[in-house]
Amino acid sequence: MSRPSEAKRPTNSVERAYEALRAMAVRFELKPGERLNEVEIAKRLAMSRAPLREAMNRLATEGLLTFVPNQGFSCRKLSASEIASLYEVRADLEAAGARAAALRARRGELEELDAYWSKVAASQATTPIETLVARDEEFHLRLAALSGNRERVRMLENINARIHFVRRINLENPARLRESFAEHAGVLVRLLQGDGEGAAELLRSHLALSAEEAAVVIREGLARIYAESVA
Amino acid sequence: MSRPSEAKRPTNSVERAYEALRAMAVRFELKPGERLNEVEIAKRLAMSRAPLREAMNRLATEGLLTFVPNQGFSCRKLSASEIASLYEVRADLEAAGARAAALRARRGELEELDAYWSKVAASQATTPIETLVARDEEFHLRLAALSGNRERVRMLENINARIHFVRRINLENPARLRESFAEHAGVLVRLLQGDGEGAAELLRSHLALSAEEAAVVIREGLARIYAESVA
DNA sequence: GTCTACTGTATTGTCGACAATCCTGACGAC
DNA sequence: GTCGTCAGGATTGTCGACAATACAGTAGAC
Repeated sequence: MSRPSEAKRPTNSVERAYEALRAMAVRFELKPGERLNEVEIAKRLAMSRAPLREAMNRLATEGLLTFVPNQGFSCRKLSASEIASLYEVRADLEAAGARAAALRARRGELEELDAYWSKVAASQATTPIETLVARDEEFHLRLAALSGNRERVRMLENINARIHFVRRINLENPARLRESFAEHAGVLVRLLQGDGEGAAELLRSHLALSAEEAAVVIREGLARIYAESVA
Repeated sequence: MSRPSEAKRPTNSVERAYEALRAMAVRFELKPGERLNEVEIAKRLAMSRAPLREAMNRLATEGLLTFVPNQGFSCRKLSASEIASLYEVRADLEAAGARAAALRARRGELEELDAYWSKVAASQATTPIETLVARDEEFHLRLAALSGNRERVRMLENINARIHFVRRINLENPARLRESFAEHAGVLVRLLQGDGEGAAELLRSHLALSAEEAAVVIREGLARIYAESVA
């Protein structure tokens, strides 16, 4: 299930490498398309190439890295069509999840999520942006979890990892952030009224808006992402 | 995109191991829960453990194997709730895909798929069951591809791999097979009429039926799957 | 007979080395 | 100048070995 807030120290190298690379890939701290040098990274993580490659294989099947035989692994490129596809699928999954949650979730669970979101919204002004993104992701994930479908959550977790950067840029726009947070609250209101259909529709338009913003951002601002390299 | 019918000889060991293990895992030719001995499999595939482990990592993230630190990889267990979750998500994705396909697909593409399915249906009586399952999977995948959303197809491919066995048992029931094939044809009719909503609804009920049958099969017949071991 | 402690074996985790392949840059033909 | 060729170095692909851990089977206490 993997609560977003829980964290455990990975004891084995594969897990360590996985966490480290995943964090970098999610936030695009690697230049898109950049080839990953195995010996260099292995040295930096103080391990040999074997566990590193195992971790890289996992990340590649998750779509966070790309792999070409005899050329190794590289950071995925950011593609507008890929982002659009991911947002579309995400909307399908989340809307269906909301409908299911309206039927299956206990009232207490909905209230818990509502309380969580109120707290996040209240401290919004003083919360750093990266944390806000995490809270946003957690909200959507917890909502999906209320549908009682573990596979849906898994898939959304994967999608989240791949659109994290876009999401961040979205929320950096204060107007959009306010809108977005209000939409979350609106979804919860409908769910608490038992209106799964309404919640689903609102969620869908919420995501459509975000996707549209994302498309603009990507068209205009790819340069920024390519520039933002930590290495 | 990975057309279901195309096949290329993998040159590197990782790919070879991946294909081999995936085929076995998909068809449950490994006993559920069975621990996979790395040295033994490596010997059988005539390679060392390193590329084998890389392949296993990929399969684990796809949900076809499970991994426990210091206990290695094992064949996933068949879980009724997991199957139910997968069918639910699958229905969401395919229904949404059908709606999108009605808007985006060219008429020629729809007719092509229709022709494909007519051919499959015509030779149904003389086609071995395992092939029929493959054709069924291909139909659903091609339909999803008509939505123009590559990620949707990817996710459905993953789901297909994980429910392959259940699907097969479903189609082994001649009555259900006939029904199922007719439902496919019905979906295509609606799509050709431009009725995306109708196609989506029919698809959804088609999958709900299959899921229900699957649930029964799993409840009653887990023994069969556990017995069917090739190793 | 049941439980526990122990020990030898089987299995996984990680490493460093070498082979196979790719990439860069220099050089020369035209 | 452009293109192709060809070293030489860098990088990936795979291997076998060893360390760390888990497991099974035995012996002993009760």
